Amino acid sequence: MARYRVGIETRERILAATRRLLGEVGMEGVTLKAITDQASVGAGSFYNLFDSKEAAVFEVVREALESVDPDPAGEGNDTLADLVDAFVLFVTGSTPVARIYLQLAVGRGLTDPVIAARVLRSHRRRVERFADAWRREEPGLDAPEAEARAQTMLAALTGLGLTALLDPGFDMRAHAHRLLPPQPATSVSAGAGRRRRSAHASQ
Amino acid sequence: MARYRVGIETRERILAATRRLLGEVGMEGVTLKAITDQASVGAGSFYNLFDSKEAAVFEVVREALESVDPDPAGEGNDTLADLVDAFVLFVTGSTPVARIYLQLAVGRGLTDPVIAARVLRSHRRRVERFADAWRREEPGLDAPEAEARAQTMLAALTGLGLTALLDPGFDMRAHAHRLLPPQPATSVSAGAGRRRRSAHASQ
DNA sequence: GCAGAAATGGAGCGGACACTCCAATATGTA
DNA sequence: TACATATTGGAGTGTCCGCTCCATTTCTGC
Repeated sequence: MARYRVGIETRERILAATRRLLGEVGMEGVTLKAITDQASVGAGSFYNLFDSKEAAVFEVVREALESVDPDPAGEGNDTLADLVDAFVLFVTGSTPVARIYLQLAVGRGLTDPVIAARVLRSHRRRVERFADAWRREEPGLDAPEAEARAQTMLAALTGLGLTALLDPGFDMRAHAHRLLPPQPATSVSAGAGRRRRSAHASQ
Repeated sequence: MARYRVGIETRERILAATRRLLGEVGMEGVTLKAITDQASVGAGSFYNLFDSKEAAVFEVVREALESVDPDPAGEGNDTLADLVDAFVLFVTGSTPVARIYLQLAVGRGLTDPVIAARVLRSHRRRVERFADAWRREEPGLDAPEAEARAQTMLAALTGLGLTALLDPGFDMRAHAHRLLPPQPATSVSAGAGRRRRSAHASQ
């Protein structure tokens, strides 16, 4: 399916419409009519390109999930601050995607075991990522302690993200930075010149 | 409506059925047929007692929300540990209610501004409650710092609660207790004799 | 025990929804 | 250009859902 150029373009339009609607109306509010209207497409065209409405939603959600997952090819050199900033950016920057992700994780994860398992898997990967960063930051930490700290930190970030999504005025960045371990006094004076190690941390 | 004893009992049965279904199938999965079947009641009886399906759902959700709200009549003497324990108990003890609350807050709060406002209001009340406890614990704290700590702590609890709901094997209590400030060395040896100040903290 | 009101079950209505079908048209290939 | 095949729109289909209607039964105060 979708062999010609026009078909591929239509597919993209449909996915964009679905993505947009998911962010606006939420998981269960997306109707086929809304999608096809938004994408300026007939129902027939839709079903020429997708097996079902669910298939389109699933595709969008898959992409959203992928964009939150820790980069599998990452070299593991991100600092804690990088990871925290990436998380904050994910919530405050790409808000509709964040909404979709949270709606999926909570709205469906709480009732659908398949979704729950999937969400948990990617959550665990992220915990590992944070735990590694902790051990790099404080080499003396033993593994369980690092994981516990990572678990707590990620939980706090999730909670703060939720608040940020509910309350546009909430300063997530400031609160999130409080989670980081206090910096050594030497770097305090760096001021405006301070830079994060990598420009856009994979996360 | 519902003047006779039977009517009141039927009302209770319907609410119980709705509550149960909300926990199992989720917010949008609850159909009228499911409710009336579960409650062994005809559709006519249902509409004799409730204006709409939504009204029943709303009632259940209202009760759920109330049970999370900080006790308005609380004397403000809870310790941080009390509040944390109460939150943990809410999630791990009354799991279906916790599910309903989270589904409401996230599933609908993210798209429905009315719900969002409501959730935020009760959230802010809880933050205040935690901030007060912080200041009681560490009298030197200034107000903004106490609130920031409360905000972070509550966010972490929410995140941990989410994980606990998704992963039944997750030890929420242990992780949650890590959020408390380190205890003075004198009380460490108390061991099994240690008791929380009030048996069931209002929260 | 009687009367009037409340409660009950369930057939059925109207509308929304995901999806099908197909005639008409556009697209790429040789 | 001619052909095969992909794409398109939208009218129509079956299903499900919330809700109404109403004849019948149950309840309770007097």
